[in-house]
Amino acid sequence: MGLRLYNTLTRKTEEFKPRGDTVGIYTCGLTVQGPPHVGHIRSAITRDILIRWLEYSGYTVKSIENFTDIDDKIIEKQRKNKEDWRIIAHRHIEKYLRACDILNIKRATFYPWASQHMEEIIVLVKKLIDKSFAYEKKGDVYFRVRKFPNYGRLSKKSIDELISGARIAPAESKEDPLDFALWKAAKPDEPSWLSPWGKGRPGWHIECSAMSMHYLGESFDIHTGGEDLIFPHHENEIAQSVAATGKEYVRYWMHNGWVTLGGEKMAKSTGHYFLIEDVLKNYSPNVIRLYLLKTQYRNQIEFSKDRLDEAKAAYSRIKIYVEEFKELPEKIEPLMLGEFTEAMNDDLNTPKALGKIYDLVKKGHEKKSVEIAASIKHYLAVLGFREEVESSGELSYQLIDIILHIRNKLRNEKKYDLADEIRTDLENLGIKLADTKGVSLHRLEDK
RNA sequence: GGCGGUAUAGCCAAGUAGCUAAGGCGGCGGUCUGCAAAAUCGCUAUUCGCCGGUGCAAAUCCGGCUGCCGCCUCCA
Repeated sequence: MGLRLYNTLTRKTEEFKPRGDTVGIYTCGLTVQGPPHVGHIRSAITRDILIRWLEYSGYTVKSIENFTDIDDKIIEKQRKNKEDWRIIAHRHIEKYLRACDILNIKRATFYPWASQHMEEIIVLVKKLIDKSFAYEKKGDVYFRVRKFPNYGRLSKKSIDELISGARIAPAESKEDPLDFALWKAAKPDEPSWLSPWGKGRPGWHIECSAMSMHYLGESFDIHTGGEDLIFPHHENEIAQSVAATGKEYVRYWMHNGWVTLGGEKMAKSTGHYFLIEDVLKNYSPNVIRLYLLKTQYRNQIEFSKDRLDEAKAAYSRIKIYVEEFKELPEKIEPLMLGEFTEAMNDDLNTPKALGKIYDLVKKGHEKKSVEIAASIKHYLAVLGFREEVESSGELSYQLIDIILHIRNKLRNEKKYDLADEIRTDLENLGIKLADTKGVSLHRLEDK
């Protein structure tokens, strides 16, 4: 049997059948008003494992992960910090991508930003108005939830429940309290874009429909994200998209569980979280990966030092065994392939797959075998573990930080000769820089 | 209140009807070692939140109860 995935839409594990030759995957990435925490990384690792497994299984994948760089929260932050929203967004995107690189999380095919897709967003809103799924009031545009027949299908909510549960005072200009904003008129001093409804900016949700359809087409295969996005974000995304196109939007919806702290969900809105950059100071990328993969992606994971330490001990047992072998053949027929594959095909059951690796470690101790060691190494690579440079993750993170900091000072002082020299030197090491005002994005190239 | 998820050893975590309930961490004992550490070998759940039911057979299905978590508001 091939890959089976749990689909939130049907609440069942279903056989995966792609629409075409290329599997299209869209991941709801960050709203970048804050730095990435461990919960964000869990989502990223889930996406990473999905893509790695699809590619290992022979599929071609096109993956999109968005950044929502304009929303209420980031505007609030701009006001509070007196810092341009673009700089805030840039900084957090850079931190996120840097952490992903260090953690060996595969890059998506594209990382679109909401602010750079205003045209697509406006066209989509216009289309919804034309089809009378949306209406304009005083520069705001709202989606008519009641007009969309299957509203609530993903989150298993009925419209009546939503009304009784509604806790916020509805905006006065809405026809119905359930309607949600597609476009918001700009208040004074807010970032805004010109639209047929005056100056304004997109509401949350619409950017994902616009960008996913722009890059992947009106219908695509898999949409991933954290469980907390099921409602309202993904519910609204479906409503907008299907209303606009009349077609099926996404076939498989995958949602990962929380990372918890003291049993409660880690979330940036409550200040209840650990930043990934801080975790990387104490634990290597491989240990963090093992910690996350020890639990199946749909279950919640408690974040604690004990759990990380446990993962560290568990990881070193595998590592120590494989390191006994100096030279291992790259091309092999891995042992226990059937069992490993079956575990992964079962909705990416990484805990079970890891169990198979430990079975191999044990067998390897009974009988020293190049085949066994090479098989273990093979599976580690499939699961995205970095080929050592172990424990240097934290150090290189900090070193790059220092180098970029100094280099940006040089750039500010217009000492471009030296800054360029550093850029060339870093590039030779496989670290590519992309300079923008105030910050430098960088990425690690595979060596 | 409505909806959804979850409950397996000291801790973490697979297993959704049928061989002895994976695997990891920890603990205990042995091997190795000048000692220690590391490594390694062995042991570590007659039992799967509670109560009842259906099966020849249930952790796995059905009904009820309880605990925990989440969503219904921004959230990965």
